[in-house]
Amino acid sequence: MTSYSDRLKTFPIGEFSRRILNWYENNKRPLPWREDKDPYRIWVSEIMLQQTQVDTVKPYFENFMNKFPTPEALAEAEEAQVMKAWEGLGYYSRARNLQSAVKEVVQDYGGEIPKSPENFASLKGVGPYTKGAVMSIAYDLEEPAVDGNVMRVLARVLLIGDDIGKQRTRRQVEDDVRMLMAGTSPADFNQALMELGALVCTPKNPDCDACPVKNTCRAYQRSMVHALPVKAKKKKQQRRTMAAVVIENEKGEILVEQRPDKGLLAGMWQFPMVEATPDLQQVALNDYLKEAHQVDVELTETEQRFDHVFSHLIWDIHVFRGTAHVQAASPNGKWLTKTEAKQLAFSVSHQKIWEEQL
DNA sequence: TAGCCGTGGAA
DNA sequence: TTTCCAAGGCT
Repeated sequence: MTSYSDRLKTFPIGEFSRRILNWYENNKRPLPWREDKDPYRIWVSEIMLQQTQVDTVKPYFENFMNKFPTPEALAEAEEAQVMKAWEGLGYYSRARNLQSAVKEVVQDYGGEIPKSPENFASLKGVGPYTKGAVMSIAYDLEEPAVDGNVMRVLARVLLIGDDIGKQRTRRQVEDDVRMLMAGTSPADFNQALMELGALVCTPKNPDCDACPVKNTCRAYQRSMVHALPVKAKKKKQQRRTMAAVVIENEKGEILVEQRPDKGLLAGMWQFPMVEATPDLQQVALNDYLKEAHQVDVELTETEQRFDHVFSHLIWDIHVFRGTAHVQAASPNGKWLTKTEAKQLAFSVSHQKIWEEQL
């Protein structure tokens, strides 16, 4: 097997760098976070772009930067407002970690994003990729930024057959990138690799005819592009049946509850919900409402039913309705007017319930 | 290490 | 419909 240190021995590094940089200069997309080199804007964009497509991020980024234009503004904001701005983007710990990290930057670094990769990487939510991306793009430091695009591009160009899901493979590719980027602009080189992966060297049906580095691509030379990168299959998601309920009291208020501050959809608001086998949903829901919210309601099942798909499990959510005749105290939840409830951050599945039932 | 952590787009 | 996976990080 070819080791990472051997891969580059006979590789035309200069030609590769020259070609991909030239291509990037002529083909890069105009993106909101490319308008300047503000380290804060680039940082926010990189967090949003984690496992999230560019087109999805754009409107969130614009809105987020309008509301929290500086590190100080984000540091001082209410967490609930930050979560509301993140509503629908997913991976909500990103938002909490980002605000926590920005607070640290304001307190310990005077609001200046650290120019030291080690210091920046110590912040919450900043891993190997984000460290390299922000340090190289904002400060032009010679740091690799290896994401899924870069793994795929280099797996093909350098004919790497290792599982790209393994951490060891990513570290080896980082070493490769350090060699390849030497003497170039790290900001442009990293973005060029990612842009090529996003626009040309795509997972399916890559456009090799249009590729600026096909001459140097070992997979292309061997007609192996379709077989790379190698990635272990992930196991199927587990299905769970959930019962959610919209309860309204005589004042027109509705009952909402906040999820625990750790785990799935941490801290997000939802209509009261429990896991229950399909034939025991009403029983489970009644028990739960009595115990958690001290409410005793007559339940009606609605027609609404849908899947909420996560990366590792699927909720099959059945929606019920109920009317509360007595307004009981609810330690784990809140009775809110519809206007008040709209200020809270809900997950996408509960936004669907909201739209359908209210 | 591998499982947990959201959502949507594309084929 | 199903599957993959997207500018990943945490534990």
